[in-house]
Amino acid sequence: MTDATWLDAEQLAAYFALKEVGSLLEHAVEQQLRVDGGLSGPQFQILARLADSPAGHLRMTDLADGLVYSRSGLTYQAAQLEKAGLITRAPAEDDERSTVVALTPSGRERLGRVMPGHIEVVQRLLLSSLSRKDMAAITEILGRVRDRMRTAPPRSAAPRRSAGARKPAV
Amino acid sequence: MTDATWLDAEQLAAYFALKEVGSLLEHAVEQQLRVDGGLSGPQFQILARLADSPAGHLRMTDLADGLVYSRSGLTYQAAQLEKAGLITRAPAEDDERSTVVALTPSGRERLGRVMPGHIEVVQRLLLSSLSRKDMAAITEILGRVRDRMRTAPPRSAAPRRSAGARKPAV
DNA sequence: TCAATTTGCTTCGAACTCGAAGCACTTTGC
DNA sequence: GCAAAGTGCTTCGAGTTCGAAGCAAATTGA
Repeated sequence: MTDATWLDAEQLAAYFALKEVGSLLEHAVEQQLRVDGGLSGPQFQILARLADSPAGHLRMTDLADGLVYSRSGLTYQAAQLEKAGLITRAPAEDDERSTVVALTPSGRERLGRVMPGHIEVVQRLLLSSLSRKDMAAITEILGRVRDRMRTAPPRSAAPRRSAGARKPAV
Repeated sequence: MTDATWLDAEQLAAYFALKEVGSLLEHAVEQQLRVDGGLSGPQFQILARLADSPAGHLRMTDLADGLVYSRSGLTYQAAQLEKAGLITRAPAEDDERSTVVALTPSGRERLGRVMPGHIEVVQRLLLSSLSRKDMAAITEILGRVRDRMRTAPPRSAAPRRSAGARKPAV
């Protein structure tokens, strides 16, 4: 499990299965969000996190954590959402640099409008294929992977530069 | 498993774990490809599929199948790769409409250059956290999901449009 | 045979993404 | 105190993405 020069068939199969399911699911979800509510994936994530937050509002930094994309992208999407009247942005009271983002009633309404379709897609594409046992297995295994990913060193100790170009293909 | 109005905690956990691992892995891989070989994810996929193909060349359509992004995106990336001298494009002999894409020696070299790092990242982030048993479980479960996704009806039998016309969108 | 349709790909414009640079506040160190 | 460093966010420019529209070759069918 520590030889890093090639991947055997079992490893490839697991890697590809994960990658493919992730991509297909993401694609389908984004499609649904756009059609049902005119929201992009990132926009939906922002609204969902706000709706989920106890206080009903978050700072930009809080939003950025846990979101995968860049800070500047977040600024852009927040601007779009504000323009659409789904969120408000205001400077924080305790720290003039911070921006506090809050859901508007309209934003909450929009979220409510897309949620049923969102759930339906996830149900149909993913969950309907999983038994409870499968779900538990996925959660346990991938949860473990996620935790290790989050604490992983950012790849610098491994220069790995050489002419040993092996075979093509993954 | 067929109630589509809400997701319980187990379902959410499985869904989020999958989503998160997929995102983190994709991100890390793209980072590595860019640093080690100046390739974007899509570009790498194109090169890898070409290297993998028996004849060493594919039509645009063949490339598009299995790739997640749009046809126009594929055209764009193929143009980039051609400009960089990593592939060639030529009209097909049997069908003037088709474009046949082939790997150049330079393209093959580039692919060989990024592969070790690619494998290293996948090993470190994903595979090192998985036992053989985990791999088998992932492959079996997600393989099943993937197959059902690919044959799933494209969500039209579920109108799910309450009443209002489609809102203007964000 | 030849219009109508289908197929394979590209072009187009608008939207989205990213990292780097910039700005304005806050904290730190002396 | 107050300069220097740090933090939170935005702006900027370049590159990438998408779907729709367009074009030309191939197929269908009357």
